[in-house]
Amino acid sequence: MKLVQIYRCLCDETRLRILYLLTKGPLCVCHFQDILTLPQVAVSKHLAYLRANGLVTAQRHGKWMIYQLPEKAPPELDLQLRCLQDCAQTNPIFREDLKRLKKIGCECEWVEEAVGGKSCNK
Amino acid sequence: MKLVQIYRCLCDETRLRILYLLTKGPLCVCHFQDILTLPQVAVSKHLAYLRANGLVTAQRHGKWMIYQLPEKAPPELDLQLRCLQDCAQTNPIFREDLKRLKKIGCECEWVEEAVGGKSCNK
DNA sequence: ACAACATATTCCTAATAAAGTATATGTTTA
DNA sequence: TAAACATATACTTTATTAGGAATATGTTGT
Repeated sequence: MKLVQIYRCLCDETRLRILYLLTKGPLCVCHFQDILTLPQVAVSKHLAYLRANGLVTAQRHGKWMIYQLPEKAPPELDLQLRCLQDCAQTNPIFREDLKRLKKIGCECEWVEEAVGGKSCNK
Repeated sequence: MKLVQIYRCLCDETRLRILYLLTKGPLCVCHFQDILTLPQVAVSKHLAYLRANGLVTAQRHGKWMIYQLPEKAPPELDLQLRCLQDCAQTNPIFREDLKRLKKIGCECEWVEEAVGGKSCNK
């Protein structure tokens, strides 16, 4: 069942944090590592899980893999993402993540340049 | 994290079916058994899981345990329940369950009598 | 008090998922 | 081509979950 698949993806805190960050725009694996402060393998595996279930898409840009939410997400997913953004407002974990995301965003125009495949701001 | 807890409950098909049925009104264990055609122990354990996580409440009425959704569900849950009802409309599994629920509902006024603790219509 | 019934819990086993280590793949740059 | 970098995958171990069998608890009716 499609719905169960989505919920399976959502029932892990790390994956929720990843998805929430992606509602703000595309990101590469190394940024997730920095923001979530988790080892590369953990991030990579959760992203693979989300990707395998169609909750995110990925594109290679040079050395970097850029992950993003699907352009036209199915309504069930769309609803969850909006729910996530609501909940994130009052949840310290998500708020901290957002803070770190913004810090990175200020240091470069990663998100804007992502499509052009320029570079990662590490 | 609260949200993860909810999603953990939702990422099992049987529990989704249970929750969907409960959006139509309170039910006792034996009705779940009949509608879902699952063994008593399976139903009972899933209900216990949902209850432990606060997604359902239970009251004893004579021999029967009546499960229902909490009167004032937190907004995160409320949203999911509405999502569930949406998805259920096009999903054959849920539709079959609903059909069986209605069949039972026609044979007695269980739902209405539940609060009064009359009896189960077995 | 006992039998019948409805439900819950315990115990065991099998399946699934999470986390870590090591290694492999693909890309860029020197 | 080799080194450095970013990411993915394989493998192993551990933890969590689901399912079934048996049993326990609580309730009703005799």
